[in-house]
Amino acid sequence: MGRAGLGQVVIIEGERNGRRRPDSLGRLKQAARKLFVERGYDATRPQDVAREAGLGHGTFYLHFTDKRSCFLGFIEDTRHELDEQLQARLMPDANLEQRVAAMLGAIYDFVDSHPGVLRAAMTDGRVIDADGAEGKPLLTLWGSDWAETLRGSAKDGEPDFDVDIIGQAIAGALVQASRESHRLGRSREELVKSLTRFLTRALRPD
Amino acid sequence: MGRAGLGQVVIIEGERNGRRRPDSLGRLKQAARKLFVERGYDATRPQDVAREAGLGHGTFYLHFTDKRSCFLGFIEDTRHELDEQLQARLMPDANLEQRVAAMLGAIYDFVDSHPGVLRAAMTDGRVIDADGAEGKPLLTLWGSDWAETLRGSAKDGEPDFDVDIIGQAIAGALVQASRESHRLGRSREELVKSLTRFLTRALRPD
Amino acid sequence: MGRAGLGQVVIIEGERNGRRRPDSLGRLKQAARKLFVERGYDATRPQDVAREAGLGHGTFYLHFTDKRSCFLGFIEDTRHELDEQLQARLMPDANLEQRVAAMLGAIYDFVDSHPGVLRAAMTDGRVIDADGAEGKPLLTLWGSDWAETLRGSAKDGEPDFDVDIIGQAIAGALVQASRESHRLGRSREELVKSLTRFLTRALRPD
Amino acid sequence: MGRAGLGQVVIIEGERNGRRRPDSLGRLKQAARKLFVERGYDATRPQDVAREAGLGHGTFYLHFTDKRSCFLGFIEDTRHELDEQLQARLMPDANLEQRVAAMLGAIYDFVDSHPGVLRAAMTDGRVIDADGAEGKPLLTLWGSDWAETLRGSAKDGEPDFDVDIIGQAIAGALVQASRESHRLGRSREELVKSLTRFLTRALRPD
DNA sequence: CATGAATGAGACTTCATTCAT
DNA sequence: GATGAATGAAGTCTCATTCAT
Repeated sequence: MGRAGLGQVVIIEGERNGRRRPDSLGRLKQAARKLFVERGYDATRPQDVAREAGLGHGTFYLHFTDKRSCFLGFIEDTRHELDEQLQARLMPDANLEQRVAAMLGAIYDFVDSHPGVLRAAMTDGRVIDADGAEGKPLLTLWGSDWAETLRGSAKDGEPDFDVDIIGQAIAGALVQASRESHRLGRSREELVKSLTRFLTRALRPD
Repeated sequence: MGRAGLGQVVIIEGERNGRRRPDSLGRLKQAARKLFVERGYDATRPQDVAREAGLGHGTFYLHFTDKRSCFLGFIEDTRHELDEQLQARLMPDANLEQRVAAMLGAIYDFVDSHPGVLRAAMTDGRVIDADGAEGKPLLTLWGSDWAETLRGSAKDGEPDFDVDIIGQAIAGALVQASRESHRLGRSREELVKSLTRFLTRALRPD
Repeated sequence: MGRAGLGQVVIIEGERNGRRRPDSLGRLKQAARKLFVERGYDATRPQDVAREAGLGHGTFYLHFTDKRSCFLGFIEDTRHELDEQLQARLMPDANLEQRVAAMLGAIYDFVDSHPGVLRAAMTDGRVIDADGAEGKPLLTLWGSDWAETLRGSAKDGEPDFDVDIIGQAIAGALVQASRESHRLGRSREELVKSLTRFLTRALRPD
Repeated sequence: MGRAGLGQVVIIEGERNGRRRPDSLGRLKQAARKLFVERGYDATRPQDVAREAGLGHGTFYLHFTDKRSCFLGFIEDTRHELDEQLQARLMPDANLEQRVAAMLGAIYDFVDSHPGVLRAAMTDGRVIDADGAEGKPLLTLWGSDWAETLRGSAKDGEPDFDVDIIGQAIAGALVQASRESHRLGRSREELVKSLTRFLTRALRPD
């Protein structure tokens, strides 16, 4: 295979001469996720990420300027991934009950299939940021989303609570309940049922 | 020994600038708390703690065997402190509404007076532990407490949700709402009012 | 890859001033030997070894897991080296006199060309070891060798002394005499002549 | 015993008020010897010596200017002690055989009653000396003594070996044999008998 | 693109010594 | 004299990053 004639150079795309692994960046990202989740930011060395990806130490710096930027990328990717799952399940004109169920399902599935990723991704960015960059933590963003949802669904009468505060409360409730339901050995169905009842009752007008 | 004759001068000064600073351990603990809160575990060096306490590097190791043990002590202290505030506000036969208000007040005050401490103390111990020590995170413990409360107050009819799950949900809601209410610029009163309404409605029987 | 066309310039320089010094391990070992000999174990810092080798601090730990392992390696290397010299000079069926002369020559040459190495390599391993590793000191091993030699050459009549004890005595005598003969300004010939006479007389039957 | 009447103050010499231990210096020296022998120079901290002596850390510096001076004192004391034992056993007009037996007995007894001290005291002073101070190692001094003895006993005919070299050889032989005879499980008698035979034969004229 | 030997700032920790009591 | 809390220089080792190949 690939026996080139004398003097002739044949480059086979994507296989090359055996060196070049395909998709180094992808392999690095996957490795980084695994290690950040298992060990946390500080205990993960770029060298470990590269080795986990089956690449040389130096290759890491071909794809990331920094260990920090690698971590920030991991956070961002996780956000997108979770958000996609959320949006996919959210029918445009769902009612409150459906919304709660959809979000719960999404979070639960995510935590289920990527154990530990959520916690790692919620690591406060401040530790990583030397400068003031980085935005709000993931959880806070979801809280804001919920506040928006509440504002939108409050067509009839004004709610008698602060939607921003309650938005954050809901986000906190969902995530913490989802996290612990694994430890408690509850099934996804039990989680969704209980929380849906709890929240719909809390949110419905008197 | 120590029986001073009349006219003896007792030097109380006790501040000097030389040796024998009073209460080095206390100063170190205070400094450690400050820095762990401001910078997190990894970004805080024992040297910084000592300097912050106005002591030499070596003094740190007169009081802690380790950076790790210093952090673990900080966590434990914070737990005790918050738990005391909680217990102090909790009247034995409070109803649900009063209970919610009490816990919210305690958390809010704590977060208010010790900004950032809560998040730092909630750092997942696994990173620091290495061995199997350390128990559940603070937040989970509170969730269990709430589950117990719910179980106790469900005299009449069985609730139609899983109390363990909802206990965790409530804990998550309270902490996240408390955290963000600062960022949102809400007063303590607004926070307590909104959350109390929200929770009592969610928990009250249909 | 690497097939150079005609006229291609191959840079052999290989010394440069930048990265990739040739044979870092060799340079480090040589530097370590020099410093361990000159200053002893405790007074030699890994950093010094690296600098002496013209390398950065960190490079030391690319080749040794530990300062301790570096020292242990030095000991082992020295043992091998000296043993080789010994074996090389030892004809299989040498008589006692020839044996004495051979060993003396080997030790003397070694001490001559590597001044101080012997003493350093004889440093009692117990200080460095901590665990039960490491065997007997070099000198004791030689003593055992001598005991074996004595046992072998005692064909006719049993010697009237304990060969194990006298084996150790001979080893001690040779090494101490070799060491001091330098300080005394004696030539190699004088040393060998005196000691050979002394030992052959002591060992010959009445 | 010592029941003092009311209001009467009785100072019992050497007992005082319970504080002042008698002979702090002696206790420190004893402790230092123990630890230097067990752990070696570098692994022994002044603090350990003081604690071993049942005294406070600071007391060490009331009696020694330095850790180094403490060690040097230990060496010197050991030399004197061994030398005294040697002189005590050495009858002024002993013949060679008696001389050998006397020295062997002295060394063996010393090594027997103070295991490890000899090796510690033979630690090359260069490690400890920053400056060029310190004299010759103990073993070398003994070698010189033996050279003197040989010179003295060579009344009749000149020996056919270099007395300085052979003096060192004898010292090395005696010490190494004494050391190892413990490890070999030989009794003092066996050691002395074998070595005496060996040496007298080696030294006697043809 | 890929590699990994090399680097050195800097982290954690120890320990000889001082000095107020 | 005696004490031990305090000190900070210094030691061992790690790790993010570079760069010649």
